[in-house]
Amino acid sequence: MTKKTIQGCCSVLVAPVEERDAEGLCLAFKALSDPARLRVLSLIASQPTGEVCACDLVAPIGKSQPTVSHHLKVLFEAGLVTKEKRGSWIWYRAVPERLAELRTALDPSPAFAAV
Amino acid sequence: MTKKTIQGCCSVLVAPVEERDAEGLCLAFKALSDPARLRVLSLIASQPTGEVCACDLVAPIGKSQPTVSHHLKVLFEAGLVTKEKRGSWIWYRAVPERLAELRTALDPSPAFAAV
DNA sequence: TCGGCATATCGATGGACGTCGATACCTTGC
DNA sequence: GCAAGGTATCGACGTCCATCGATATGCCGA
Repeated sequence: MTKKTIQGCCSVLVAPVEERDAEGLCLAFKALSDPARLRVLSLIASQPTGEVCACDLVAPIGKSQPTVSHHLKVLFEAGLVTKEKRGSWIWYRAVPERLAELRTALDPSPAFAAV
Repeated sequence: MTKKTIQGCCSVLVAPVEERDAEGLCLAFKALSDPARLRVLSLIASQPTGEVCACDLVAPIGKSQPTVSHHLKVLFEAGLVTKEKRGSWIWYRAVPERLAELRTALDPSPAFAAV
């Protein structure tokens, strides 16, 4: 009655790197798993100049300043944005390389097997 | 002292579609925001046959059967996998189109502005 | 029809997370 | 030095979530 005798059970291939890498990827995906944060990143990445001052994010997002600051911190710690202090203001930029990493991880072609 | 007089303040472009689409994308990213779930998806997608029986996922993931079942449900509801019942077993497959959607959303080229 | 296996659901629990007001820190202009 | 504004941190609160054991449902073979 076992499936093996009927279907020829699949030998689930467990990639050994999996467990460690999954943690790192999850940190990034977790950063994208909140609507407000996704919009923050979108606002930053869609700028013609490539950068946004933190103070200009509060109004469009519609959350309090501490909340936006918190989300920016999460994005920063996930490696999705960089910040640069200029005067009183802090400018945020998206990190294309990190985004490319995530896209690669979501590629169903052979590369995904290595996730 | 305002930034506008010094830097020429950025006019943060708010995409109107943003809020609605962010919710849909977040559902998928949230599904990927757990290490166990990421590994489940990886195991499914990396199969040569393209499909995996649910029963073969419990052992590699190292979580209880109800937990794995829960994770599969989340992935299914996020549109990342499909399931097909054959006899007593349920076979899961990845959904390449949905993965492609996410890759597109993470593209820093113009497309990302529409997220 | 019955026993066994695969899968899903339920209920409970401990921990993580989003949110905000209050507040502290730092920089700038006066 | 002082006042004002931008930003981060803190503490608290309510909610969501991952996890598991127990249990229900469904399918198959005997």
